[in-house]
Amino acid sequence: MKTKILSVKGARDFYPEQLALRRWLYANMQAAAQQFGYQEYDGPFLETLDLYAAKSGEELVKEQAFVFNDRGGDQITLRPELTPSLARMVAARQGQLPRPIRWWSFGPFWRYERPQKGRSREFFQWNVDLIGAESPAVDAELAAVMVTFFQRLGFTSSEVKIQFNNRRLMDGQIAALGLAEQKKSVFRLIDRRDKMSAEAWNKYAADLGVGAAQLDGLQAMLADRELWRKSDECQAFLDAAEALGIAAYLEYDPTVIRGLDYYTGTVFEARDREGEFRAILGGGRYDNLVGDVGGDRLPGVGFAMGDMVIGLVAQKYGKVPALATSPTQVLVTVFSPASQAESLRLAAELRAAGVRAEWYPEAAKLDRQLKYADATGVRFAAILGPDELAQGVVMLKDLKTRTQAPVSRAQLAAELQARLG
RNA sequence: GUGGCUGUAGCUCAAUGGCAGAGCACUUGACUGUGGCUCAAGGGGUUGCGGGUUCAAGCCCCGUCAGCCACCCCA
Repeated sequence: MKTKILSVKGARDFYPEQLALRRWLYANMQAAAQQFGYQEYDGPFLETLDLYAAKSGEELVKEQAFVFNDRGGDQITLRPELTPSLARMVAARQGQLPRPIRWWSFGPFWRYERPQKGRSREFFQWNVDLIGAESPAVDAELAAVMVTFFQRLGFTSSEVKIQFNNRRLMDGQIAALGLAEQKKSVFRLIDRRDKMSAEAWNKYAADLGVGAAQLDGLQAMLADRELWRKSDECQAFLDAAEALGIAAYLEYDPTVIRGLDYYTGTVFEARDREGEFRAILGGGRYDNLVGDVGGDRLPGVGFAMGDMVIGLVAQKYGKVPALATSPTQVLVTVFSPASQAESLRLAAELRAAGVRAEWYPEAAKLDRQLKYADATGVRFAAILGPDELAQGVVMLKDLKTRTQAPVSRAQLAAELQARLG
């Protein structure tokens, strides 16, 4: 029996069709980020475990990171997220980088999880960050970058939403309930509000040491859709969002808390309005992260969008256009072994004139050659047989309109350019 | 890490414990130089892998691997 080498669990093959989708997402991410003046950068795929140790979520590092010892015995991590690398890079050149820093990136990340819908072990992530400015208006700008991206894909505010909350606001509320000591566990508790039954959630709260009165207060708080009014930052954030023209996409949600430990202020997460898919993106403000990796305190805000969920949502909502996988503009057919050289010459002429030309590498039946062009989505075929050669022309066939006409060989490239627009 | 479902042709899936099939795709022809339709013929399988029960296993049992889905966590 043939041995079949399997791919690594949770790693995806990108056939041209899938790569076309990824590149389409990338092009729109690039366009949205650049429209706001963000510069592209990237960090290393390998980092030391120390970088993540105290900064990200505990589970993210301990349970989900790919960690291995290198030959020198150091603990190396395949990056599970980019923000710590960003903070490290900024801290390393803190004195030289002009601020504010507006940077974006798109690349691969790894997390050791059970693959399922919208989640794999190797995935791509778009990161957009602004470092060196503290105003809530800056948080609104990040939301505007998200909205610009959504709009480029064709999503309206009735199809996707950006939910936001504020960690400082929640800190204050939790402290007022006398729960400041258990802040981390209470955040986790809030995060699970929608995922558990009321009884299970109440029991979970009691196990954390939340008293009956405190639990009532917590529930009232989580039901309060107007809670944001108690936060100057939220007010300023919404005012700026209004000015940026993106308010329709925003929705305040007191249960949005985000899992990562380093968030300090605004947090956001985007979802499809029907709530069918997991979060499209997540992010927030992290004012202490640069300081935590050895720099001076420098405020920052950013978000990350994985490639899988947005791909699923875009397909579900019919936003993905027909994406060409073949770059070929014209297929040059080969009639017989004797005329092959002439077909090669014609293809070379077309390429020299700037036309992307492909030839059929054997003198198969024309039927087969056209079927190939059809299957790969090539629009034009240049048919070169004995009749055409005798008359110094090429039969130019448009597979889309199913029409054909002889074109003089000298004018073929120009004719193609004109028809291709 | 926990739980559920599913593994049969390239793809999507049938088959009461009793001869492994269909549709699509592919090849050839109808059509000697023309792709979307039609018709005909044809090729293609250790039923994921290993063991067990049985006269007989794709089907039942055990194990294992893989995929999908949910939980956990998160993009």
